[in-house]
Amino acid sequence: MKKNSSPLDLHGTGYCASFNFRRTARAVTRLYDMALQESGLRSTQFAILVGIAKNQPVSIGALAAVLVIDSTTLTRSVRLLQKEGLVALSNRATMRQRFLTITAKGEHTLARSLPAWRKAHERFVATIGSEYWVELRSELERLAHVAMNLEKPENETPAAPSNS
Amino acid sequence: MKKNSSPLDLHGTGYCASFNFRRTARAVTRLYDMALQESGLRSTQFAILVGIAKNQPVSIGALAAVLVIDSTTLTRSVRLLQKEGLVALSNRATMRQRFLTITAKGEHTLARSLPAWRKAHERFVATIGSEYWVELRSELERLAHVAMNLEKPENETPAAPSNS
DNA sequence: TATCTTAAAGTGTATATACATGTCAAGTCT
DNA sequence: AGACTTGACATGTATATACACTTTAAGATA
Repeated sequence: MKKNSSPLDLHGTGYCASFNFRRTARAVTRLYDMALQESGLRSTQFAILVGIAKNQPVSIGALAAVLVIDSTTLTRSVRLLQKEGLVALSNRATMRQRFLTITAKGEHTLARSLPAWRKAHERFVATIGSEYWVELRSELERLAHVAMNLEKPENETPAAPSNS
Repeated sequence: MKKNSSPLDLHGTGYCASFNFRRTARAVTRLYDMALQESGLRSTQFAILVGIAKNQPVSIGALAAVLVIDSTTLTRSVRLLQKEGLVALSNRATMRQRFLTITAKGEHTLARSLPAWRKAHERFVATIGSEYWVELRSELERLAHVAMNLEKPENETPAAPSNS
């Protein structure tokens, strides 16, 4: 008869970083989405629109690198904003790049959504503590880059730029 | 002529918690997904499968509450695992509930994927520091619940159960 | 210059996510 | 028991996400 295979050692699985970050992201995103609802923007769209406003003119690829979003994902997300008339996408220019800029309507929408965003954001920050969030946010950014670096197999710890 | 509307005060928008959590979640998820690739599971599926294995038999709703996933999302995610024959879903029982259990195939798949998960996980934890991750993970869990509580308008700070 | 290589963006496909709404029978009430 | 309410799950629809692959013309090369 078949041996009772060992009962699955799930020890430590609750510490899965992917799960833990995603779970918190889901909950927090809902919070911001609720606040942004009336403005017609979702958190992600808000973030992209802000990213464009801050970096324009910016190519798809450059923005994808800044936001740490796959460029194919960004292409489609941008298309939605474009359909809504919130951003403009130039024709291909040097290096095949297409540059994003925010439109007047996009600025208006962003301006209109900012108070709601601020309200939700301040409520969240007030709840968890302002200094705490400043530090944690910085850590989140750092960890995003840590994860990105780990994604590349070439583990050549890019330490000191070899001055030998 | 139209006044040059004030140039959009984007101060602080880089501190958006939704964006920051999502960005890190994207990067970390890619890391784990790469490792799990050969097992045929995605991080999310891995997490759900583990959740079922640990809590079975468990209803859709109960699992959704544990994982902090919308139950309609979970319904569809479970369907994929079901199609793959990794989990079983009972017929409606008391309280209209349907109970999830992991199948033998599901256990095998999970067992097969665990080494890859552990390897990626240990690499990540080793990079950022073990104690650090224990603490941060705990914070992420706490913050998920903080966000959930803020989602409900009923701000009755559920403090001390009023012994007045 | 004609061709080749390549990099930036786009497509096909699949999963992840959630809101609004639908379904339907268990439980409840009279 | 028969009608009513409700709660657990499912569906319709839309966006978010990314991998594998394609397209295309800029920039490089012979």
